[in-house]
Amino acid sequence: MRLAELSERSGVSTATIKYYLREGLLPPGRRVNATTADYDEEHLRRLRLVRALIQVGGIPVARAREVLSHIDDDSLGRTIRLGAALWALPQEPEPDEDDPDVVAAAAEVDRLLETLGWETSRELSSLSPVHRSLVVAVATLRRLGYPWDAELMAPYAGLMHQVASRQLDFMETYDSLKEQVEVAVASAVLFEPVLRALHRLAQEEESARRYGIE
Amino acid sequence: MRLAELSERSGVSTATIKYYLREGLLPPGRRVNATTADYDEEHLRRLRLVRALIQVGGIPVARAREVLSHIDDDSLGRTIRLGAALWALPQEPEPDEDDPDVVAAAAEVDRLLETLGWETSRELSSLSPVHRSLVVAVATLRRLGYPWDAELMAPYAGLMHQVASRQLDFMETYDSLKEQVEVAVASAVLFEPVLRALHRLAQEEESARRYGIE
DNA sequence: ACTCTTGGATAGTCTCGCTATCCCAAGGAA
DNA sequence: TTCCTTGGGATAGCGAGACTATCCAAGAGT
Repeated sequence: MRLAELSERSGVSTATIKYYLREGLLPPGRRVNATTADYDEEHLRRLRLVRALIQVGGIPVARAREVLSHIDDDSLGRTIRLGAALWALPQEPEPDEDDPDVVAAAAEVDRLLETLGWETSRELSSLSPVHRSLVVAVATLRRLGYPWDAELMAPYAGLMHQVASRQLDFMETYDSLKEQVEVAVASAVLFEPVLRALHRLAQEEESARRYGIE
Repeated sequence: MRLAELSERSGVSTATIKYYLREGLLPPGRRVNATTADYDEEHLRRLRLVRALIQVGGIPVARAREVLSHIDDDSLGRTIRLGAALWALPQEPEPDEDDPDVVAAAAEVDRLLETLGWETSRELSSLSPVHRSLVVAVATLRRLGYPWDAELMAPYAGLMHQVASRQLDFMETYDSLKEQVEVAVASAVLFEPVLRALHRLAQEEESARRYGIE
């Protein structure tokens, strides 16, 4: 199919598709001649994923490119490739190591990982952006006066572990490693809005049950 | 304290504080005379909350103002006030009612709520922005080919319900309604990064356990 | 009295995600 | 062939959002 058809089937304007091509989010089509390129179903699929990452997930374009490059890179093993794709997602600013709240938060997070027996995460803690964003978030809560410590977080971590397990089960229903990594990314980025919405819905529901509508 | 001190203690530049004052995110200080205003601990606390909403939660300034106005409005009942604050948070674009994926997603979400017995949420479904964002997220997943239906979501919803219950328990440890609403907002906005990070950490950990580091 | 700081107002800056325009080469119809 | 439309590449511009830098007048500090 040509650019115009790709645009029509995806609902994304040709100008925007050209922009994504320029930015390397979408591989170029097969050039038929100097003025025509041919796109296939794979392009359409990729374009939908890109839109989902950017629009629903709110990932910046530059970061989406990195994430996608890890999905495409089939030279790595499963854990590394999956990790690389997930590590490319958040990118919060470096926490200030001198801030006492950050220090306290880092200690609590480490204690949490120890309690849970998550040794792998603990070993990678100085490297992982995910770990860093957890520290930043906990430090912020503490700064606001909420006493988030390992004991308070452990049950949530247990619940999220159950969630993650389910998702990996789901991921394993796909055959190719590329699809699996894509599923993992889609889970991380698109499933989080679902979880967030479920969380808030549950909060509304439970609040109405406890206190009525008043 | 004066503006400069507020800036120093919060780590936010005076220019930015002035900007927040202008935008109504921060109530003006008590004017001592034509050139001096006095700020107190409450201002500092509010400023920290504002920063948390905007920086950690990624809430746009205009929306943060709405949310804060609900925290301050003590003319409403608990559920309404809490709901109003939470409803002001997401604001995703209206889903396209003609899109078959959206229709299917809405049907699945309704079926989910029915299964769970979340009648309140079901009744409010046409109004609640939270409900809408759930539909949008599920529709996006379906569009990408992931078969998200009520059965698949139910266990997650159960888990998130447990999370929400815990948070309301925590909220109840605070005395004043204003503090409780603030806790709820902080939970919704700041706790979500914590959950997200825990989720991804769990994914890393479980992935390493299942597949090794390779 | 003289400088320094404060708070308020205004306009500018920077980033990001597009989007509109221009241009040229094919390809099709006359 | 000639003209006219269309697709694709390159470039510049736009609009929103979150600050940020500058200016100014009125007190405060010494």
